Amino acid sequence: MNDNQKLAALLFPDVTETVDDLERRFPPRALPEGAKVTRFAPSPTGFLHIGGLFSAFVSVLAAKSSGGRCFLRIEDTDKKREIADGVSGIIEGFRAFGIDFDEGVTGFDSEVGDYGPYVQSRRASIYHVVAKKLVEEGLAYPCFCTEEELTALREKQEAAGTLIKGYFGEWAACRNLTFAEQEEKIKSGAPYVLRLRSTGEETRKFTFDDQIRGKIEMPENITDAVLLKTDGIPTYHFAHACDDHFMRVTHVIRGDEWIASVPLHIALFRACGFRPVKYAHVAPVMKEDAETGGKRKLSKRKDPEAAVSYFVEEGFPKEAVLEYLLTLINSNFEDWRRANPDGALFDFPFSFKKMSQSGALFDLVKLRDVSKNVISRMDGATVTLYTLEWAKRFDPDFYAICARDEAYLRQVLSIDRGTAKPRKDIAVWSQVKDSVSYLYDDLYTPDYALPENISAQDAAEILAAYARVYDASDDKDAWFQRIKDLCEGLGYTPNVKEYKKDPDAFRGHVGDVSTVIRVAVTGRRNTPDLHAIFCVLGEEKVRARIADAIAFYKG
RNA sequence: GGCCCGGUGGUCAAGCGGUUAAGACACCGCCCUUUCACGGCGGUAACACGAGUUCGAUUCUCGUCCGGGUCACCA
Repeated sequence: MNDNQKLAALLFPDVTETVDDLERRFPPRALPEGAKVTRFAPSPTGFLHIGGLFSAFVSVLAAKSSGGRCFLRIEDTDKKREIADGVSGIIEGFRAFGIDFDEGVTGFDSEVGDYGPYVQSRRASIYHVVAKKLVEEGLAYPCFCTEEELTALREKQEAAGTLIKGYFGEWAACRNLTFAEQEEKIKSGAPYVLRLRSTGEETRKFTFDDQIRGKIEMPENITDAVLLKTDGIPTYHFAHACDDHFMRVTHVIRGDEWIASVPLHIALFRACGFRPVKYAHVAPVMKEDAETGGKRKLSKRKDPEAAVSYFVEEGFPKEAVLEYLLTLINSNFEDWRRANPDGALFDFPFSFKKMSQSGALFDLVKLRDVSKNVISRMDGATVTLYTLEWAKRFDPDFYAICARDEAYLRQVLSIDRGTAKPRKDIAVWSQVKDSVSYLYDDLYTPDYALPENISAQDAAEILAAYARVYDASDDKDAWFQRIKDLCEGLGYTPNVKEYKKDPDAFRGHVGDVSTVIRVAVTGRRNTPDLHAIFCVLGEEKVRARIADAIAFYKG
């Protein structure tokens, strides 16, 4: 045994498995040529962030569009930042948006798939096998430097003005300890981390091909990065290499803040004898910064819309959020949508090449527009279902009212829907209550305000006349014809154009008469098709409301 | 500071040496119309700057400026 082997045995006395064993335990996946294996690997340090949803969505799209797989892995190697129910929060977040993973973590203590465990804290033995091999080959060594020593080193480098900072070369005190020295410290119980013995050279450049940004040239990594922390848990970097290799990932999709770490990661893959994965670094979702007028990353602390829960609370349909995200993900999505109005989101032919390289400002106004379109494509039954679902959780009062009669709700929400030019006035479920309030007596608070040119007396006169001719069995055309017929006798013209030509010849036009009736029955000036509303309300209620309005105008 | 990424209308963005520089959202106007919404038509508005290369640069090169990232026993 040489010194490296002796050191490895000393450091990892319990590790009996070899890297080759692992290679056999996690064989390459039997997938068609070109299939991408991707993953989303969050840390359970807080709620699911819109940026997380964004890159997770990209990950599943990349997998789906290539016939591959996408799984969910939990990166819980930082116990200090971890929060109690972080994992369930993330999983619930994805469920709320209909993002399904093919394998990986499925719950607090459950997972599916052959390449697990999918929680890093349960993979310690795997990392140690690889670490041991690295030590045996002289590619990793224990470092006994204390936090204070490391700080001192940093300060010295600051003072000396070294271009590259960090633990490397001459600065790496523990890099060239003799085996005797290492053995002595370990046996005395001194805490240590395991570091990579970097073979890189700062003057040597290499390039890698980012799936989104193309070729990027960078200097090689020269620092002896920490692989295993004092407690034996791997750092992100080391876990990334081991996990993405043994989980047979082909494409790593992650935030562009990781670009700077690529040299280290490639070095790690090579040191371990793994074939490096391909990278796709996505730009973060941004937010307009009121203070500077510029852009900044959406912040968990400052921006409520950073948490995906914001969108479900506001009542955005999950399809709308995803669809909006897709407009940011691939610039040709909107064209595709026009060509495939009813196409399923996950059928969109995603491409890395069409991804933007700079961060997009999250545009709530655009989201609302997308949402209106999405909802306008839904049928009455679907809208009813979603409304009920939303109200149940976030507006119990409204829920109590509209859940009483689901069939009625469906009629209400079907007005002007399913036609060639459906209404596009609902962007969020929270808006429904207000937009249908006049169809529920419990919510009805009429505003009888009239157009300028109509007096209360005129209104009462119009309504009384209308009440005499109103026939609930009329179809839409007959119904409106009756209102037109009414006009003449009252001094209004049924012809709007005629009125515009000579306004002084009439008291008003059919629009004014309709408005009076509309206000009387719905308590508002703007509504969808009035005839449809009358049908939903029913004759009895229509007559009662007209009578109420007449009473109001007569004072 | 070193290294890296980015910079087309207010926003998201097409564009890959020659275009009247697409489209979408927002905004404005007109039309349609019983209101509102929808729909239709039209409009305002952009290649950060400076040098090259070229017959010709938004497109290629360099520099400047501006934004962002990263230099942890955090991910």
